[in-house]
Amino acid sequence: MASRPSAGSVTIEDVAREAGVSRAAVSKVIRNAYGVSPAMKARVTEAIEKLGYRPSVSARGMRGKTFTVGIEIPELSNPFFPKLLAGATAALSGSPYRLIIAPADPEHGEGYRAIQALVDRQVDGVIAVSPLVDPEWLEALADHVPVVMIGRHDRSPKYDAVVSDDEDGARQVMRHLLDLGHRDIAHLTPAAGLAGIESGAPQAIRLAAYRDAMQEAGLGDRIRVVGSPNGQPESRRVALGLLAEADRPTAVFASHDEPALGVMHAVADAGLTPADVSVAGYDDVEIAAHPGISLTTVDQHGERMGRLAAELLLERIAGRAEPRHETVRPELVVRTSTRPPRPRGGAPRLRAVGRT
Amino acid sequence: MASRPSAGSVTIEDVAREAGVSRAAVSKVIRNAYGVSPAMKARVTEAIEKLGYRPSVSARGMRGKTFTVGIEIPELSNPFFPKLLAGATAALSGSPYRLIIAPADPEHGEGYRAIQALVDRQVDGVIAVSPLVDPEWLEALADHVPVVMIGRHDRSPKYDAVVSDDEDGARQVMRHLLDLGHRDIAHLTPAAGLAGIESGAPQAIRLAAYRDAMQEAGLGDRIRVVGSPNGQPESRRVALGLLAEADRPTAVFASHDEPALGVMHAVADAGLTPADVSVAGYDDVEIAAHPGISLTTVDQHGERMGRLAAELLLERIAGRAEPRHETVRPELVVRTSTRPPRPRGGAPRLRAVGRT
DNA sequence: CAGTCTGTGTAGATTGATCTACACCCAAAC
DNA sequence: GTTTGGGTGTAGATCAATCTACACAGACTG
Repeated sequence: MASRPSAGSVTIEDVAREAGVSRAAVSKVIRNAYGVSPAMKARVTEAIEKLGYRPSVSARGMRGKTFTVGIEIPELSNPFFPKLLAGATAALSGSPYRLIIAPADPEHGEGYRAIQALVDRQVDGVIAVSPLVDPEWLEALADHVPVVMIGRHDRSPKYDAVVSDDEDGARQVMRHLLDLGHRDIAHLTPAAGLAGIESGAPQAIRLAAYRDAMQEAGLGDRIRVVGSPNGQPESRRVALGLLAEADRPTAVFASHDEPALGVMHAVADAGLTPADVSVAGYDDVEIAAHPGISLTTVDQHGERMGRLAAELLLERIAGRAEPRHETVRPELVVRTSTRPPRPRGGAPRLRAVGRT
Repeated sequence: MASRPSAGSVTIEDVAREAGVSRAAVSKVIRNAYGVSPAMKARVTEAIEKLGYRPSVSARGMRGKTFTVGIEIPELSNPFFPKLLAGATAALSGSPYRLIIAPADPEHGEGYRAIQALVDRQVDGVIAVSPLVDPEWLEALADHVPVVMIGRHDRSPKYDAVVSDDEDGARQVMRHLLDLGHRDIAHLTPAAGLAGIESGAPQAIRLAAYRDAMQEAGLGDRIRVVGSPNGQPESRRVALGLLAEADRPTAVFASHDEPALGVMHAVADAGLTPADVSVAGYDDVEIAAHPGISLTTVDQHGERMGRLAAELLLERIAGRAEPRHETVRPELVVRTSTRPPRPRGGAPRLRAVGRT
């Protein structure tokens, strides 16, 4: 039920008066500090209860901790990020810390403002997800407040990182597609992927793995990288163009599930089926398992990553100074959106289909 | 780029010293208050710039405003809520206010803790989405801080509300299904729907509209209400049970898209197709438009609702005292998951199908 | 020339909690 | 009977802003 909501009206002073003790005594009780007799503790607790007292986070923030950790998230529309949040929330639920989320306003550059907003609010720690914020900027930030970065592969001694092994995940996808017999495999990546591998962005790692896998398979001349924003409609439009080309690829590997869904949409738009063009994604969003979609993809274990990030942050807050970099192993999930390519030149036929 | 991140290290005192003025003067400049000469303003602005000063939200919160508004959201996994967030973020982006999000920990009751966490952080206003928090509690809260409730239909003089016309939306769905010829229509609803219409929860309104529509169509004896948690796996399980019954419904109307997707999944699991069992949802999540899904549903215009809520909140913060209750008109979106029912007794056949 | 006004800037109280330093009391030790 | 000392509790400074009240200057008025 929760008691009456009280918005700062009741202060520690009121509690002290009610219990007939000093402010300091009340403070000790709520902080579980040393030097409180059971009797006083009881009296104070009762007064707190009776008045519905809640400590002001602002006042606490003036001297030290706010018991708040912040997570910065780009594109909440992408269902992968809520997984991270769920994991982080779970990891924090036993602790005295609350999670607040700052959405990166897509209008403004890559989460700087969102992270800054968290810092302004004196959070005790920051989890950041935007892959392109400047490492030097992050290091300067990490001098003041514990930082855990999710997803990015650069290693800094100043902040921790939780990453998925994107190299491995992308290679699993490529091996799968190559094993099926595909040779014309295109890769769809957002701008962040094109930023270059030294950015450490997961998309950049996946792109590099795609390139390497193609080279190693002797398909260097068939490498085809297409840039596209991450949204479903955008990637659908881009994919439509790709599919209209004379030598359209037999498979498309998208760097995320969102654009992969857009590609699947485009495949249907173009009057084709997964038998004509295979599609693979990355993230294993919930809907990918739906029979109407059945998207082959890579499970990054987002909840685990979110949980791990929160745990690392708590350790940092508790005082750890040595950096930690944790890698989560991704897992290929094969579904029906990837199939062997049609024999060259074969025209698409309408086939009798049961259920997928 | 954003300048170096500074975590409270630089204070207003430092700026004042740097500019050779008093703290009060600096305060005036950053608040755009009366009584600053252009010359002083320039000096102070320069000093702020040079030192990378950022006002401490905590200290500000000690006396008055934090320039932060909070939104409480249940189940971030449901893609409808990010729509609300996008709208609210957009509406706020011109203002000096930042949005922070408090996810309702599903372990604990209906968002009380999340809302309380926002209030503890002295937000200047609260947007709340959980439909089941106690109205009296909310009114007590609204005495202290502006509140806008999204989705719930009870009218309070203390707080504003943005609702979708759920009665109308649900009736549109029912009219559509009845027009198609369905008579055995089941309704899937979460616990909140069963809480009773007086709760004002959107699910409860939809449930009531379903009941009424059935009654008015002379199908009172075929009313079938099934309770199910909102998650996709849960509703899939529940729906499997429903479909296994001897007199299974020819159509299922789910109170949200999430469970509707679960029902569609179950339909496929049971070896059936939309031609056997029609499914309609509510929310128009992005994936509903995907050809592999093609779910008939109701567009609630989530972005518009989020935007409206943020606008109302800003008005409240600016001083409006009279309550406002805004209704957004929903829109039926017909897709292929709803079809005319098979003639009674006809067994499901395997049919040759092109693309949907 | 005294009095008033206006524009500009400052001093200092205030906000709610934390935390160090210290005072007090009663018991055990010498 | 003084000393030591652990256990409890309090006073008061502190954190970074805001904001009221006021001081002081120069210009204008009667």
